[in-house]
Amino acid sequence: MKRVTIGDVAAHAGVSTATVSRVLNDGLVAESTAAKVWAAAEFLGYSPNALTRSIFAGRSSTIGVVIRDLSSPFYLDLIRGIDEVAAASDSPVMLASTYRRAEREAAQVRAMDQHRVRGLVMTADETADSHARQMAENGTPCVIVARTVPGLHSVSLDDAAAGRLMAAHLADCGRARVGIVSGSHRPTQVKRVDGLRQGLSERDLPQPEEVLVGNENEVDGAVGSLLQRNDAIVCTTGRLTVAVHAALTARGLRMPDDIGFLTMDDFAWAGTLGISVVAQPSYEMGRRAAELVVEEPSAPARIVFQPTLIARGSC
Amino acid sequence: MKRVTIGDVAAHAGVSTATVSRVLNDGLVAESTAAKVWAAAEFLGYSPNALTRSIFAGRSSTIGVVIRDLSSPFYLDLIRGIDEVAAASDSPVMLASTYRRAEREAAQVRAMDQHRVRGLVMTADETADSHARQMAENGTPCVIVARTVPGLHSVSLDDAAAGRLMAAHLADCGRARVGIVSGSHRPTQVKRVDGLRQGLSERDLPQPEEVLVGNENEVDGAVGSLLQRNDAIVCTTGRLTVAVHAALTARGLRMPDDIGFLTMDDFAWAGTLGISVVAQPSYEMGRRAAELVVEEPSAPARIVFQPTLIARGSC
DNA sequence: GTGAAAGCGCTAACAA
DNA sequence: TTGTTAGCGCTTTCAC
Repeated sequence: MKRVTIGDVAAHAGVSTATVSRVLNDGLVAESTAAKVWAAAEFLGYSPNALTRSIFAGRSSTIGVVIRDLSSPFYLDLIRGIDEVAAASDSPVMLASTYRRAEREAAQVRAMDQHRVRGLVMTADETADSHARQMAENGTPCVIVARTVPGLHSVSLDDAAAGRLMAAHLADCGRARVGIVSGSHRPTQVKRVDGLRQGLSERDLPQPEEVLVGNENEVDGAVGSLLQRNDAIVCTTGRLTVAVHAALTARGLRMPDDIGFLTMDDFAWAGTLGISVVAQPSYEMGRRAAELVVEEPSAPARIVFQPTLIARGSC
Repeated sequence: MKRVTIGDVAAHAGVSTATVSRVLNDGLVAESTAAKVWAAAEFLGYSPNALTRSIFAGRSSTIGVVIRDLSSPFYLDLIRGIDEVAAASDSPVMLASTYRRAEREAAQVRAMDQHRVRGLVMTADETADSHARQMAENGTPCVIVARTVPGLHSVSLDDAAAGRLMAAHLADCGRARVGIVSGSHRPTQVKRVDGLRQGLSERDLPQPEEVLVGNENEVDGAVGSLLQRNDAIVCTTGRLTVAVHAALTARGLRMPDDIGFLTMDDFAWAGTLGISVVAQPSYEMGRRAAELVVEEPSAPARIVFQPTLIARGSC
């Protein structure tokens, strides 16, 4: 299936390929020639090959996005933010989701590099760091979300502040014993829990009890065990909110009367359900990340966003 | 910022570029030569340029996806399905969201064409049809979701069946007067409403009252007006579920006692909230759409999926 | 088994 | 204002 090339257009218009190229790129051409070229292009259904074009630029105009998990509302809003900025600068977005499989992450980052993306926004584990760093050295701006890596830009939340915000709210609600469901031992989670611990001890409240949960199936057991000794359940990752909430309601517990509940990341139904959250400005974070790609600051930028408490009465 | 090319690797390994190319593409090379080449590539940090490579193939390995709305759970699951199949065939996914602005849709489709995507999965209005059809004529498999277009593949829901499923459930629940909140006059919506009408009249129930709603801000007014004469509210688009549900609860109405509620598209919190839905197999639809791109059937395929009723007691 | 050379579709000097 | 001529980084004949 041979496609129409610049050569076909040139032949049809009776000019050289260079002239066609100029017309396409707003070069200096006589109006009459330009008209002929446009007519020929139109007639032949010419569609310029963006791939070939980017060979000359050395890289494509595409912004790469490697996301850990497409099903989480946080990442969704992040992508919306990225997409908004990308669209404004006429950059397509190449998206890859790793679905939390570490082997995939490095491969995805490498694929982005091979596609010579203009820049990369990623949320991935350490596995992919070396690749990303090499990309950065080759002049591809890389932004890592929710973590910091030496030499790369980063956009993240002040996770310790999120933890302290949680502690403050728990204290305000008169909660004494706090049970934490956390999702991993990644830095994000650890800092949130640390902030929470610190906030509680500053208020002379007892230290919380933490249960680390691998996947959603383990949530119910974890919640069951935490409920034995605590009057509030805190979830440090938005990904597990549904499961934790379900574990609570399945036991017939009402919030805030029977149990206090506080979780991370705002979502569409939180208002309806009256669930209090500590929210990340995920859309803004996405915008900022994409802006770093577009603006290419020379020194690695570390952008830290502040969390917000949205109290809805579940605690 | 000059990047390492195949020529650099060749020079470093003391062979020709042709040989390096062969090594990279599993061509026939002596083992000792291959080893030298790999070593040189490794040493120089060589990363093959996927852009240049696809010039020869005539197109890239990327699968393009143009989505109307990234915030809807339906599209999200659809993307997950596409992504899964794409990853299995080593194709990156290029994503563009149009955020419901028609001007963007045609532009996005054109951009996909210019990037010579291997195939395109899209949900867009008629504006983009002519472009997509031209792409299909040029040998790019195009799959349209939730609509049919002559000459293109399509993956859609049996919308009339969804409407009839709703009618059947409403009848089972003893609902007599049905108020419909619909989101647009696109074929999808129209067919659902028609199916619902048909199902109701088959059961000798009065015809429903429909209010078309432009955006979420109009939902509350629409619901208010429908509540005057109806004992069940049906929402024919998942996009408005949150808003309709909020309008109901804001009036202190409990489901199913005070009002029956039934909506489209399953979502994570529906179980918790006890909301009955007519679900689309969105993930499967995404998979199937991507498979059509990968398999490139010669004749336009029309895949129609069947909806499922998930009764949770809200009706 | 390997290299030289032509060419993919396009851009960017340099002349004319 | 336009055409000629090199390339961009890679693949692919076609000889050796």
